Amino acid sequence: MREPDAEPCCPPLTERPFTAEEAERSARMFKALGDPVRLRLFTAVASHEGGEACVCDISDVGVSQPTVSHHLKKLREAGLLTSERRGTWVFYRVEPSVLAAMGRLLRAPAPA
Amino acid sequence: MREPDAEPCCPPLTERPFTAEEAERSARMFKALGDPVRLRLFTAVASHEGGEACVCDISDVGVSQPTVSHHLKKLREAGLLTSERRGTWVFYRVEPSVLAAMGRLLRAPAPA
DNA sequence: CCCTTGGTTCGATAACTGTCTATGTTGACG
DNA sequence: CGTCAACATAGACAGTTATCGAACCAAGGG
Repeated sequence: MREPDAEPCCPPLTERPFTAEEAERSARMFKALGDPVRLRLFTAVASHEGGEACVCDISDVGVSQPTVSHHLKKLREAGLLTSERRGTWVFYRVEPSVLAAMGRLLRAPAPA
Repeated sequence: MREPDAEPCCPPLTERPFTAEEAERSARMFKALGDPVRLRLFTAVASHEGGEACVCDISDVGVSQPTVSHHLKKLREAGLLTSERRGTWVFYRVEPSVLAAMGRLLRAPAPA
């Protein structure tokens, strides 16, 4: 009843070869995290108190402020973060289903 | 006693903001998997019988042979795959420590 | 109102990346 | 040797991306 994007997406990486479509979908997530600046922003949001952070809390990653905004947009477009304006500030939080999906992707096979 | 690269690398994504160096290292892995073709190649190797596959087993991903070779090289350089020549064929297998490292990265926090 | 502060959007640019064709290289087999 | 099959490397090119400064938009105070 939610968004159609809430599906499990893909089996574990080690289960079987991905189809083109599965690969396309999963690659988007990996690609979004495949940049050092974005990874720092993501971990900053994910580990911030209350599960959310305003941009001003996490902007200290060594690039200009427009660049921070650009990367946050990419993370939003990849479905990893959501944003909400509250008064003067904009708060970002991790999309909850995402970590579950990634965990599923990396679930190890039978350990022997 | 093994390679110095066998370190845990990084804490879970949700534990604390990554340092620049941690982000750099982890992003390399994510970036390598952030391409649909590479993801198909990786899953094909990871799921192949015996834990390894010759290039000829996995080359059917819709791009030319040199392109396959190029992507396999990227996966090797990222430390995700290793290769070994045996006679005419070259076999690729998943670097075992990698899945463990990725699993650690995505370990969920306390679920409440 | 105007100004300040927090963020986003725009436009430009340099760097990187995925893809191809063409060419090498390596090993097996007559 | 010569040839063939399996992969890799080299070089070229188009498309994408990370970055910046400048301009813009939104919300609160004076």
